[in-house]
Amino acid sequence: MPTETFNNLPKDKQEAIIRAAVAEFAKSAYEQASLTKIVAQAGIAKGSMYQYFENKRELYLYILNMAYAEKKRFLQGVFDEDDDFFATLKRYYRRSYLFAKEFPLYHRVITHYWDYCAEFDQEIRSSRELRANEFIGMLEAAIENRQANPDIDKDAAFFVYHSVGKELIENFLELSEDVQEQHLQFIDQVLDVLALGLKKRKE
Amino acid sequence: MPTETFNNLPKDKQEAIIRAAVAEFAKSAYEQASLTKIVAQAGIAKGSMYQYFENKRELYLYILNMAYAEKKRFLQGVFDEDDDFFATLKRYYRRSYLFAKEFPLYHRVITHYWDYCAEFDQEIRSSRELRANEFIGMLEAAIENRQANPDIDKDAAFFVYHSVGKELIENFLELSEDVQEQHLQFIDQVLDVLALGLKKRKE
DNA sequence: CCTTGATGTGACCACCCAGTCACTTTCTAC
DNA sequence: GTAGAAAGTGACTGGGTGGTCACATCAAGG
Repeated sequence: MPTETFNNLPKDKQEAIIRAAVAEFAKSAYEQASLTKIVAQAGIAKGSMYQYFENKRELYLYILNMAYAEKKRFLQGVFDEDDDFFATLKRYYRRSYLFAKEFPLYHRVITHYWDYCAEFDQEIRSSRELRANEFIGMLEAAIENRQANPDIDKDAAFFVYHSVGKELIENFLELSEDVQEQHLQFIDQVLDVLALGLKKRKE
Repeated sequence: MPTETFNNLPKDKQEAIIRAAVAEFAKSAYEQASLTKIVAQAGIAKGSMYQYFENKRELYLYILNMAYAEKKRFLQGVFDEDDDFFATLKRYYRRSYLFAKEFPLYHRVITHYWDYCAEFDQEIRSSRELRANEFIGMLEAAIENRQANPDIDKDAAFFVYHSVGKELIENFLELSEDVQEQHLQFIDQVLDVLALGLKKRKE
């Protein structure tokens, strides 16, 4: 969505703009983020920004897509090994955590996006639906393989994993080195709760 | 936190102010909510508001406490019947849903509060900890009664119920009559997922 | 009737914001 | 070397915000 003018910019200038925008959209959600601060940080005039992007919204979407592209790359291959359904889930959540650790700014841009925001209600809903279908597909396969409980409501199951995943990743943002292993273990334990359930199992 | 002056106000004026403030804080989170709009809606001068409340923050906390007090009253007795742990949880979540339906504005004030907001980080953390201790206490009792799985990590279990509960209630805001039963059933199904787990059970 | 203290008021302050545009600078091609 | 196009600029517009304060109004007591 940026203009040709932006694409023709020298790399370092482009990067300065992107860096400033990422920092601001990581610090504040779309509505609270300040274009004025971004241009100040990037060291360009406000008018210039409007030659690179149509408006604040377009700049935001550009940055958001960058963040998502990076995350997608980072999560590549998580679903490839077709071992246990539950092992795959663990891999997915652990890897998401590591993404948050490696790209904390991109991570915050993404979580801010998910925090309900009227401006993007439509888009959020439809991308949620996409993820739901993916999850339910995997779950159905797991039921066929007799790994997963066939009596469970699939939409409810997605809902649970979705909300826990959201909160899980959102909750580990200090990201200091020494607690990383602790965090990963907590993720495992949370996923165990989801897999095994709270109710005592017979046998 | 309101001043004596506010308490001495005629009831209808007090109520008009409260109504306007509740509406605004239900529509927008603290930072986005506009005091200017509140006083306009309430039909008073801005200066008057500052004779009733020290500032926006105090007004907000007053309204927030009202909402919480109402919710507390509404949830009274949910934990009294000491039947099944899982039955109690269902009662709790179902009743929370009904509160959201009966007092949608108070409900939205509360959910906006939980949406992370730098201004109240401290308070949110400590009230979360309180709820965690309550939950874990109940869970320990359930383990003693041999209702709950003793192998599960208790903090992880709270984390799961907390995040799912948050998302659950936040998600049903259209609140049209004909889907209420459907919503309550979905809540039950979600709680079944949490109780039984996704993994196939033996036997 | 007048004084006095409590209450009510809205123009105003300082600050923020997204977006615009007349103008300047830089680059390119002839 | 210069004309014309492309790119860069920042003061400005119109809008918003929370909070203040000199003044107006009102109520009650002497």
